Amino acid sequence: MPEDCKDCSLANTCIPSAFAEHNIHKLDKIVSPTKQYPRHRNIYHQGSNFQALYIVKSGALKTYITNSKGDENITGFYMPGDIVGLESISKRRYLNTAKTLTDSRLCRVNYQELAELRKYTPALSDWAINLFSLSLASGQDFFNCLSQHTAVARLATFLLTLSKRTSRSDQYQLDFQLPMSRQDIGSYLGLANETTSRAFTKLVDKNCIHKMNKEIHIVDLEALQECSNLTMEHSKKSY
Amino acid sequence: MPEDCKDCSLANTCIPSAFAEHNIHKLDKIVSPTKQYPRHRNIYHQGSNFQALYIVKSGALKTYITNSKGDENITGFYMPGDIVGLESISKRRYLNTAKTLTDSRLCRVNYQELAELRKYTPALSDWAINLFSLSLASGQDFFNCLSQHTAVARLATFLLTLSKRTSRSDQYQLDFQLPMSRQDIGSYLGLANETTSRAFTKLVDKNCIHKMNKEIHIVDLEALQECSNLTMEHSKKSY
DNA sequence: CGTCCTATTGACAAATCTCAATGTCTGTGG
DNA sequence: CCACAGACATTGAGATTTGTCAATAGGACG
Repeated sequence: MPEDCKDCSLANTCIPSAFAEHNIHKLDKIVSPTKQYPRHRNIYHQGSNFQALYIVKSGALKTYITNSKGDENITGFYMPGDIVGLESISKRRYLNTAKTLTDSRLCRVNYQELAELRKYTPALSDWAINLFSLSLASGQDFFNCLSQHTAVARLATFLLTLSKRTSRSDQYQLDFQLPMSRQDIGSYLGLANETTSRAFTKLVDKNCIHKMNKEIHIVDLEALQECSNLTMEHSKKSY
Repeated sequence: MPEDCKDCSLANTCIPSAFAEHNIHKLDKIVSPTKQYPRHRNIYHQGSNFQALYIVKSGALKTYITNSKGDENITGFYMPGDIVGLESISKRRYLNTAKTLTDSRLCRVNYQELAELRKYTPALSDWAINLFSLSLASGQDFFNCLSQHTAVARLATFLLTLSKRTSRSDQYQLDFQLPMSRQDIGSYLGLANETTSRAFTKLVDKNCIHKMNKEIHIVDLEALQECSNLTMEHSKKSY
């Protein structure tokens, strides 16, 4: 049962937000019906021709690069509302491999047709440019975290970021699931997975969080932010 | 002596490349004449209202965030042809501080007017979206480097990236200047500056590079890439 | 030529990685 | 429903790398 973009729960932030009501139907022509994927399923593969962007409707994805030694190197995690594949547009080739972490539903957007649609819908370009700028900004935030702090600080920042992204707002969601393994988190943060585990233990000992398996509960948000040490000043200001 | 955009040496990759010849003059109206700045001069400050993008005509810039402890945290380096400020578009506020590293010449592009111009020049939006995608891609490359462990690997990746950017092509330029201090490199790579120094020494000992002060010469490109360990597979493929 | 700032090098402390052992969860098949 | 195997997570101990503090060396600039 395909769902029209105008009725989508993500419509207020996703592509439909760039369209006037009476024009949204144009969008349905280029978006494939939301499709269900089982977990650990490849969506696209590094090096193959770039054809479409994917939007996470539910579930979660990771992207990774396989280096010469065969290690997976995580480049990103994607939650509902996130758009996957943006960095591959300019090279016309997927720069990484995308894989579901859990059972997920994805919308597929043909990029060529989206670009075509932009010609007749200037607001769509505005929307895209804003989206890109946001992606760069959050990338920098995180980059900044990686380039500075200890394992605990990195993990704290990671959890805070995830907390916000889970809520799909500027609020922190105090309870959320980690869809990815310790290994994945470690790869993303540049830590051995043992170090990641120990960092979790420290955050629990400090009473910043509780955790039961993949379920995280933030007990003391302030303390967690303290650990994170990330300059989120511009974020604070704008919220 | 202001120079028209159509005569600019960067015209083939910069904004003018999005315009038909007879339309380029529209661009001159929104680009302030190239201006000379001395080194260590602030261009814009973290938190102030976002009004313009800057394009590096010559010289080099760094951007950084000052965290709660007062440390400078480098978020990026910008070389000729690079556009500074993209991550600040969506929040309408500069997310970091930009400062010249050396004497530099910069073009200032009023963003509001640029956005206006996009409405009547769809190719300009296409150009912008490609640019953003490229920025995300190089961001990911580097992010990936940071999540690698050793200091030598990080520095090697940094030098390779800089080498390519200096040439403003997909070739590696074997001789180039480092416009920034060891401290800046260290901050960018998440290393103490002493560690950065030692990493330089190791690269010299391994006969990957020669260096005389800020002047770098790549002696053995393959060996340097070996040290870098960065998967540049998609880069290799497309060149 | 001398001063200031930056870069390099050394020694020790602290953090992280690696290897190994143990514990825990998940899904499968009896 | 339970038992079990395989994957994942946690913890420990020693090796390695990096950070920190301090001293020295080298360039840039007046």
